[in-house]
Amino acid sequence: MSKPTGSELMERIVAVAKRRGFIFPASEIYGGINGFWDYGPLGTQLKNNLRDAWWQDMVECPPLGPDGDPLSIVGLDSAIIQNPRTWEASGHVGGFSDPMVDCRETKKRYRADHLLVLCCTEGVPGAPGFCYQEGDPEPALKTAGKALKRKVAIEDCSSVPFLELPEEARETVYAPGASAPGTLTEPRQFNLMFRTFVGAASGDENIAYLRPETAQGIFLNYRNVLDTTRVRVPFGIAQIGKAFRNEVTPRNYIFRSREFEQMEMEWFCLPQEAGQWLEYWTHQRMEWWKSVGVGEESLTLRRHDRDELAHYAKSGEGTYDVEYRYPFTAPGFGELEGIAHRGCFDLEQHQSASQTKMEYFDVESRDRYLPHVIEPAAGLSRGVLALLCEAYDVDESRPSPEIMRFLPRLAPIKAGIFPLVAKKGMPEVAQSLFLDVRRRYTAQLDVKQSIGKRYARMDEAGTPFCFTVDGQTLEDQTLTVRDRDTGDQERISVEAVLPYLAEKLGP
RNA sequence: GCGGGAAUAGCUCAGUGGUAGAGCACAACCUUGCCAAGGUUGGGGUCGCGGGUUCAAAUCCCGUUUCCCGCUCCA
Repeated sequence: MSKPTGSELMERIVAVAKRRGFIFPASEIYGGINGFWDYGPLGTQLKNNLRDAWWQDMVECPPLGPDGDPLSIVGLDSAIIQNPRTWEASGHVGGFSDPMVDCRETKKRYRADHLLVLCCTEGVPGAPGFCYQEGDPEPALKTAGKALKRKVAIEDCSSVPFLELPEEARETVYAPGASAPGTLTEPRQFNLMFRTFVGAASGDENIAYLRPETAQGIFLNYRNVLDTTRVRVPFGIAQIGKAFRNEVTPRNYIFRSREFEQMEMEWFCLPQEAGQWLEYWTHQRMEWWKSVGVGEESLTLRRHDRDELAHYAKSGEGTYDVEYRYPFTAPGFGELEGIAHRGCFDLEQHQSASQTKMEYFDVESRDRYLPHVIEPAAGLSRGVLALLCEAYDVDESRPSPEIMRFLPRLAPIKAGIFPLVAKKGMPEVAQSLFLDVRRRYTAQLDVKQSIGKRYARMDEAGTPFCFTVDGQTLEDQTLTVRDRDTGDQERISVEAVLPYLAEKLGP
């Protein structure tokens, strides 16, 4: 078995992730639900490890700044549901909920509120109508001419907005350029936010939204953080949590799912220094992904083109994406993290919508200003996917060729502990060692079956070290430790196991 | 949302209208003792779901769900 590529590689990774309990389809026993995933025992551990590594390296022990001084970043955990006005101010509600219709025949998509229907035979029930886009009735006149087999002039007809037609009348409407009526789909809203209701009543006034990003929770609490901590510009507020987007087409395993997890940090800084901080954080974030085991050759940095910038980044100096070469994008790359220059868009929006002062007062310079914001926003779920893809390897020289080569720091299980055979007192020694090790490191005790199978199982789980109690252990208190990546074994004393792990994994 | 393909044991699959199968995996026992070992025995399926045709459906027809590929979408 050689290591496959592309969609075959992806299928193998999905298969091993399912088989070993990393990731399952959500509510699988009911046929699943598109765009949602559950994390199994190993997947949860892996995700937690990646999350903890980010928190550790971003909040508890952030990198040093460009001048060598420690940076100041504090943590936050805001609610998933906020006052809906949040999303009006942020720009998530409003311009992005246009009803769209598709034509099944011509495969074209139209904004339903821009479609008009030409009616040439007024008062006749069931008479055909002819659709056209506002300001361009020519296609409708053509279609009408063909269908009615007579010349149709615009003066003889009336037009009504498509959305005002009764539902049953849409069946008799010809789409622009279509040869038969009834090819237009029902108008659909393209708003990506999940709606829900707060309280028992489900009226319009109780509508709320599941957050489509964690960032806004940070802006909402910017004032609170400033007032309760002693942070001074420049500083950061970091948050990890779930976000929800009602994607039109979830695709590519957990890459685009409707419920996902983000690790975001908003870096508040002087407007004139924002450009430098954008470069700084872009560099830092690239280095971080490498530090958790994502190979340099699988990563790339891409600057957004002007016309693909998100609404909040329009005024800034650009957005960078850290991209990973997923098997389904290879040889291209797909987004792993975005580092956006949001300017003061969000603070300004919330300031004017909420009538709350968001200005920062610099006690030294006596200046008042809205800080600019640099936002490194990483996908935790996408990070897990990248780690899975990166770790998956095939070694044909082994009887069990599939290995997950996680960096030890990220590995779900750090140590496998086995008796070589299940007798002669070896299981007892192994169990006592297991009880010792698991107090500090995730460990698994496995007694059953041949030693080769147990090693193989640990290889698939990505466990970096396996400790095996054998006959010699009973005589001189030494055991073998086997390295996942090389298969090599060395003999160390039983007391040396914890120091060995500490050296390999850090405290 | 559109078009194409797929769905049978935990996994990989066979089974084209007539008793639900194989290999691997899993459990127990025996043998073995450092890289998925051998033997014996055993558990496990309303064939994705819902209808229809038929004396009889895993198999044919319709619908539906989920997944994969290509479009579309991804503020």
